[in-house]
Amino acid sequence: MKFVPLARSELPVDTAAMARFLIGKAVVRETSEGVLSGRIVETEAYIVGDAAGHTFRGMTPRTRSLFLEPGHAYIYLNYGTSYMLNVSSEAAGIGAGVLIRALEPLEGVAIMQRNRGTDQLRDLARGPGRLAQALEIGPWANGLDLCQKGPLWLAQGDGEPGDIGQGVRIGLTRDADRPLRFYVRGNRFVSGPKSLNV
DNA sequence: AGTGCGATTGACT
DNA sequence: GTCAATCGCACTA
Repeated sequence: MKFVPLARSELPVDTAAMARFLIGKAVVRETSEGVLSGRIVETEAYIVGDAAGHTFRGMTPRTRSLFLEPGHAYIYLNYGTSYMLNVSSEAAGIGAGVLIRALEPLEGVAIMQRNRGTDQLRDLARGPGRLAQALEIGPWANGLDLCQKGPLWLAQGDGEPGDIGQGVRIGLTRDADRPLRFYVRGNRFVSGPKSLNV
């Protein structure tokens, strides 16, 4: 499959707009064993001033990559068990980002199945932790420029993203009512309860 | 230096 | 449907 990297200049400045923009784009992971890729079908925006965001109380050692120019990776471990892939947004010096929550697998399915320990296509990258495990994404990718070909990067999607739904974000205790989650309507690789995916 | 908790997942009733 | 696992980090003292 032929992928073209996203140009930083085409990324929307606004975080919520970026989250919507990324739907239908592709994540490309180049490993020594081959290329793994998937189509982004679900994202969440963590905007400026968001009590649920990791930058709410300013920059810390962990969150410094969220303050980079748009299009850089922010990776962190959640619940001690799952790594999360985020894309920094907003201008350099402003901390905000977009969580990539689910992919529709495109290439490298066999390797993803091995990484995930299951043959179920639907379970490979449905959910942020699963996605990271399937693509072998860890702390090594923190701060990486995703607008440039390399071990991990973002690419143009092929064709229209489809009908995009918008609703509340999943799993939050603070600022839980903001409609900052975006997903492809009717796509079976979207995570979350059915009631939220209408 | 100690402590509580979270943008989840998978196993189990 | 419920629930425990697991650990780096931010906050308190």
